[in-house]
Formats: sequence, structure tokens, C-alpha cells
Amino acid sequence: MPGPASPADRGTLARGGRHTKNDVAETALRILDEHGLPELTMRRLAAALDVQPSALYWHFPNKQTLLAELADRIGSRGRALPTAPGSGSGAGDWMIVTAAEAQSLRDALLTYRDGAEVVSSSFALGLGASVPLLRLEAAIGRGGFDDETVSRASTALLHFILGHVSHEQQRLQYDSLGVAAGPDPTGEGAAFEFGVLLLVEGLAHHAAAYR
Amino acid sequence: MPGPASPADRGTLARGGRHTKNDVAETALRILDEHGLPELTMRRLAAALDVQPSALYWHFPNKQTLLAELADRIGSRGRALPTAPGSGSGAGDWMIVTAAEAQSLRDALLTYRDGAEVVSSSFALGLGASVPLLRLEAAIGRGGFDDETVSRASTALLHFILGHVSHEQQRLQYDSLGVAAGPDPTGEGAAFEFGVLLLVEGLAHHAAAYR
DNA sequence: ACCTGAACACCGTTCAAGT
DNA sequence: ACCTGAACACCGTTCAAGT
Repeated sequence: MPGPASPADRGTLARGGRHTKNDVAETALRILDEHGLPELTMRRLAAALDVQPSALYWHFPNKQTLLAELADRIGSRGRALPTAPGSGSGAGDWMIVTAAEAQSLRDALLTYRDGAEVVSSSFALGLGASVPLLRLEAAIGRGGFDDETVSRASTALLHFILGHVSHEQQRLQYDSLGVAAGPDPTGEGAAFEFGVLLLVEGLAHHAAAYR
Repeated sequence: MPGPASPADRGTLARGGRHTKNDVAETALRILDEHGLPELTMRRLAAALDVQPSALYWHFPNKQTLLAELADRIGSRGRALPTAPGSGSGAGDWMIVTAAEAQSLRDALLTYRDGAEVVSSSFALGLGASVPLLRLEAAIGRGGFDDETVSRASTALLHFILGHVSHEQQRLQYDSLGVAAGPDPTGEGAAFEFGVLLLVEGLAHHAAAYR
């Protein structure tokens, strides 16, 4: 063999045997999904890319920035719902769209192992959850509330979603490790919908009281 | 001097110059509050106790268990509200008690630096948040809802609280590091109350619809 | 533009042994 | 009952240097 890596390597190589920022992020997402967040170390990521750990710091200044990038990618998964302002039917339009947007965000988070925790920690640091927040704000904004109400309701909803799905994913791998069957699986989705419903109905009722 | 430590040492010594499980937890809480969660390492904790790191493992089997203990202590701070079932005035009694319980939990979490994150991570692992959850369930339970509704509403509220206060505390030290003034400080409390209100009113409205 | 090699300053945890 | 001493198997990050 001529070099340390054969020409057709792992499918993550750019021309010349060198890597792209995108390669690094994709490989990180693969490790995250297959082995979970605690196993996603810079050294392990470097090994998966056949590269020294220090090489990663050419692509990302530090691990936190890499994780924010992953949070962005996870949170941006899935189709945004049509935002056409005229497409809604009547008064409760924003409620249906908001609930759907919440469901779609949950689906996106569940796409990757530990996805909710990755987004949650980045969001806590003020990074990586702008797309989810914008989508929720757009949905709730259809209700015609003032900006502060939209903003507060959106972050409240986002906090619930991230907390719920983090908890959900923790249990997923907890009882994938064999510890009994865990609480019934279909109840998770119902509990999620119920939480979303409480916030949405609360907002509807609150707005009605101020008329 | 007889031993390696003088008789009147740090105030964390049990008789004979040795430590108690309680000493370890109290010292850990002090480090947490003064330096934050990332600085709370087993080695640093050991140093603060004038002890080798390995000594900590006689008191706690691992760091996760220690953190769960801290989460328990943080989450159990503050007086529980009187639970007397006859003391409430009328139909909206549970709403007032629930909102007060939420406020009291926020206060408890704000008592220690990074308190919300400590409780949040332990809660995600199924540990350390039983007291907060029980208090919220007791408060919401006054509304006379069925058990599943009480349980789901409580965890939804707890997720919001932990997410909100984590976020809040992150910003606290973010702009205590000098980065501008951050968003207005009094707005935090109002945003918190608004989130609690949405969930509580949502539950009230939901229950009314099922009558 | 992208990576190596080597180091720095740390981690959590185990375990035999001491008192 | 509580701790030491020493080790094991790791971390994230920096930086001069290579191509």
C-alpha cells in the first residue's frame, strides 16, 4: 500500500484523502446514533476518520462548537410545515399547526440516539436550537399574539419538548440494557401530546381571557 | 499533632479526622455553588476534603450517585406547602397551590449555582427529583383529576421548570463573565410565571371540557 | 488547506494495603 | 470504618512542524 489509507476508504474522504467539515459532522452523527453521546469523544471521532485527534481542531475550534453543529443538523431535520398565512381554515388554525410542529420536532429528535440531549445542552448555551424555535414561533405566531407572548410560549413549549424527549430517550436505552420492560411504550406518545395540548390550550384560554 | 490534620480543621471533619457521607455531600455542594458544575470533579472534591480521590469511593460508589444525592438535597430545599385537604378555599385552590409550588421549586434550584442542571440530569436518569415531583403531584392532585392526568401534568410542569431554570442559570454566569448585560433580569421571573400559568390554565380548561 | 507527532494538564475508577 | 498509594485507561486541547 502506498499511503496510510487506501484510495476507496470509508466514504467520508474528500479528494486527496483529506476530510471536509461536513465529513467530520456526518461521522460524528453516525457515532452518536450508533454508540450514544458519552461515547462520542474527540479521540474516538478522530479514529473513525483515520486521523489524529488534533486534526479535528482544524475543522472545529472545540467540541462544544461541534456539538452545536450536530444540534443544528438534528433540529433541522424534517419538512417545515407550509407557512402560507392564508392556508389556515379558522380560529384554531395556529393550535393545529403548533401541535404538528411539536410532533415533527419530537420525530426529528428521536431520529438520533441522544438527539434531545444534544439539542438541549446546546440550547441551554444559546446555540443550536434556532430552527426549532423559529418554527414554533411561526406556528404560534399565527394566533396573532403579541411578540412577547409568542416568544415566551415558544420557549416554554421547547423546554417541555426537550425535557420530555430527553427523558424518553434515556429510558429507551435504559431498558434496551435489559432492565425490565419499562413503562408502556405507546404511553410515551400520548403523554407527549398531552403536554403539548396543555400548553396550547392554556395559551388559547389565556388569550380569550384578555378579550 | 497526633494525625495529619489539626483538630480544628475545616469544619467538615468527623471525630478522629475522618469524614462522613454528609461531609462529602456538603463540601460538594459548596464547590458546586462557588465554582459551578464543570469544576466539581472527584479530584477537586477530594482535595477540598484533604483526602485522596479514592477515599470518596468509600462514601459513594460513583460520581453519578453523588450527583443524585446533591440533586436530592437541592430539590428538597424549602418548606413544603401545607397539604391539609380542607384548607383550600374553592374550585381554583389547586391552581394557586400548584403555581406556588412551582415558584418554590424555582427558588430552591436557584439556591445553588447550576442547581437546575444537576437536578435535571439526575431526573433524566430516573433519580433525584422525587421530592419535587411528589410536591407537584400533591398540588395538582387537589384538582381531583385522575391519576394519569396528574402524573402527566406534573412531569410536563417539571420539564418546563427544569428547562427554564437551567437556561436561566446558564445566562446568569454567561453574562457574569462580562458579555453585555443580557436580557432584562426581571423578565425572567415573569416568563417563568407565564409558562407555569399556561400549563395550569391548560389543565383547568382541559378538565372543564370533560365535564 | 489539511494533517502529524508529541506533549500538557487533566479526568473517573479500581484495588491492595494500611490504621 | 475510613483512608493511602499507585496505577489503569482514558479525556480535550495546543502547537510547532510537515505536505
